[in-house]
Amino acid sequence: MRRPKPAPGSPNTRDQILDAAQRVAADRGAGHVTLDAVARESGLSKGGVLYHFPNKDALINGMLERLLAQNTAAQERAGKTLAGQTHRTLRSILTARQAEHRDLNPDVAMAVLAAAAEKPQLLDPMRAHIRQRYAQLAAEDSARPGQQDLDLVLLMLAAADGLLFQDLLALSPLTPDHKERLNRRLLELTEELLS
Amino acid sequence: MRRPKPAPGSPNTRDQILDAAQRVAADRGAGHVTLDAVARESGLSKGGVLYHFPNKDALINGMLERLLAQNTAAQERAGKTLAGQTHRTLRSILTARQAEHRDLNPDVAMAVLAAAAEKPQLLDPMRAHIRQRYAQLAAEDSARPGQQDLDLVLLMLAAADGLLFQDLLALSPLTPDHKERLNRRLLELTEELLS
DNA sequence: CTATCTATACCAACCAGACGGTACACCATC
DNA sequence: GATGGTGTACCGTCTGGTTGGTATAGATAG
Repeated sequence: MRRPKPAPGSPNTRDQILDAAQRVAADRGAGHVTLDAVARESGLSKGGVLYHFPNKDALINGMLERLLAQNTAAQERAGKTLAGQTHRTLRSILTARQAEHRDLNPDVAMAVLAAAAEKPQLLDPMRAHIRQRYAQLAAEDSARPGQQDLDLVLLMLAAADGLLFQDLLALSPLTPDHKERLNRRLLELTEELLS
Repeated sequence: MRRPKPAPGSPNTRDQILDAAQRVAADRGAGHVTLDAVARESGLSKGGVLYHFPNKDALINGMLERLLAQNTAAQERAGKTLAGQTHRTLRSILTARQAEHRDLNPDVAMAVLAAAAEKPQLLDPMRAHIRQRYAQLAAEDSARPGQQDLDLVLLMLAAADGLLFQDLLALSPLTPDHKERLNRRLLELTEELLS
């Protein structure tokens, strides 16, 4: 019943709890991410979980910040192959999205979203993340004297966001293949319009 | 037996309840749309509310279907000024979105979304709505022999969806003016790419 | 005209379960 | 023996839902 032996106070019990929370969301649905369920899934007791995350908001926060960190990482990975190109950030974002479509479990994101419906400020880390992204895009665009078109950049980004949300909410009637094709096409369109 | 008489109640108690639900969402937040709160806001008792909506899912369903009906209406209104043009449906959707950005209360939509996080099938009416929209767009596009580009249409739509979701979740750092400009620009871009 | 019946519309009280959170005892290790 | 973790037990609240009942408006029938 006990966890094997990650050393009682292993440095990453926190991560194990977050893993468990993600598993709960993925396996049982976004609405079932409760402290009890996460505790059971992580092999800890509720007390143990609450030691690492003083309350549920903190747990949700942890989940969100992890998602954002993964997003940043994927973006940077994608960015490496694009050194020197114009609108590198935008291209990185769009490229990383393709990977995210495959890896990101919708229910994990939905769990955060559901919590945010009751406490909007839970999305603050995400707002900060986006603001930063926006600043980067603006800087990159204004580095192209004479052919600035930040609004177009924002529209391409909005399209990517739209595709992602359609996916998260399982709203799209399209096949996975078709969705991937759309993502590729979006990259091409960006290329076409912004070069 | 039909209801030949709204009797002691009012013209339409059902609609009053939905109004109340929207008010609760708008005033107190998406997370506070509970049967008790809606009952209090509508002036009925919980029993009274449950008489008209056998359970909470039915209430959420009612809210969603109303939103979709409003969307359809706004779209048809927008469509009237676009008779005979190509990609009329797409243009209608994009035009109607501009109005929606002003009228739609984010919290009302979020209330439905939050409920859907726990019961994904609550979004089924929306999926049907979208499927129908998709069929319409496909038909319209294939009516232009030799220059079909359904994927591009879908990308423009995704961009509109992205802008909408950014708004719903209050994620965008942009000013309302800027957001409206983006919507206009999206229409122009559509014009440019699909004519 | 009135007694009776029936369907509609609504209410007040209650209930069981889930949930977030607290209090505190326990245990290993340094 | 203090500190960092973890477990057990419990509590108060909220929430969706149930139950049994009431009031009223026709329709029906005598």
